[in-house]
Amino acid sequence: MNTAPTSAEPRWLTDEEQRVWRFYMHASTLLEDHLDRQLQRDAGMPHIYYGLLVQLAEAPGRRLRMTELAMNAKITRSRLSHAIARLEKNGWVRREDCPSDKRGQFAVLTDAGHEVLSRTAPGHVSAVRQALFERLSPEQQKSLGEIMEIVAEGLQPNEAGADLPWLR
Amino acid sequence: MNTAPTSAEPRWLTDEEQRVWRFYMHASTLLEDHLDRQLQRDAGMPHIYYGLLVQLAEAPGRRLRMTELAMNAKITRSRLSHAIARLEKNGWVRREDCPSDKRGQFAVLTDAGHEVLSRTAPGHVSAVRQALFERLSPEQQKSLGEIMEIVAEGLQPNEAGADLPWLR
DNA sequence: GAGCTCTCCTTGAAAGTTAAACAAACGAGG
DNA sequence: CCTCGTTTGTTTAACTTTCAAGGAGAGCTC
Repeated sequence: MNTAPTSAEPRWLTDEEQRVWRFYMHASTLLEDHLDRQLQRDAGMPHIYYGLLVQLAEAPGRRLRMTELAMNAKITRSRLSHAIARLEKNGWVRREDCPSDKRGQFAVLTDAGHEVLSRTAPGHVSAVRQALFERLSPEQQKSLGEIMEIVAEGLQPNEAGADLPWLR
Repeated sequence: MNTAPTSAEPRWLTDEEQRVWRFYMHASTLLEDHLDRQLQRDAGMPHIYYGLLVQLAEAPGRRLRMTELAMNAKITRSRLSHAIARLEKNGWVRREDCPSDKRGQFAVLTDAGHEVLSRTAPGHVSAVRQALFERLSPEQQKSLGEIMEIVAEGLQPNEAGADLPWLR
């Protein structure tokens, strides 16, 4: 039971589209849960916090301005403030004032933070590998990359009138 | 049955795999945020709550046992308890005792709940369409479906020794 | 340099999620 | 019956995220 794309009618998804959508929702939910659980267990933090540490580790001087980090991680500055506060409490990140702009703050990865990363990264990589790459053919991996690139691009905040989740 | 992730050398991701993984994380984050925002604005609830109503609407008698609903939605029973409590407060769902099992509860979609769904479904479908299907070729859609099916299957709790997120 | 606006980031409260513990009911043996 | 282990669903507290508001510095204009 599904309607053909007639005019002015609320165009539903075709059966096949619905199938794809359900598989997508299903898989992305399971995958995120799986990785969250894995990292909570092995590293003592949720996936997104881990991602913040990774960003910092890769940044020059192991530091980033708050806004830049928020943009990279695709989260609001508010959320980042709370997150960094928690990571600071864990001793994995420290804040530093920006000399050139007194409003600014750097989030800096500490040695302890770096240590946690290098200790837990292999397990995390392995989890990603097992859940995703080991199950897909090279063609499928390539295809997935292309597809997700398109989707991401379409949701970027540079579109006219688009919303700016992480800058509001 | 462990697939021997133990004491494996930290095999990193190739550059290409890393590219794919980043696009995936990036896109799935943006998409989920986008839909959450859309539904919060138009329907007054987060994406997952909307999904619960959809499940109920499709179920025979517009009702499901709590555990079954939790499994369908891939969430824990605990989370479902909280969610249904909220939806009940909104008047969109009501609880009913199960006659055959006194421990059991049904979540039942109310008329108000059904009304919210039919009012907001077109906008949601349109958002999904715009963000995903309109941007992908038929081949890409097909490919995405196959890929996500594989990934989902790999994370299902029927694997020996796998974790059972929604049953723990 | 006074006034205005914008940007950077934080804060506190409300909403949502998680993990662990729990009571009640089932049900398979004994 | 009765005990043991399981299933069902809820609850509590800790934690994370969101939302709305705000302080404080930067920057611009007159």
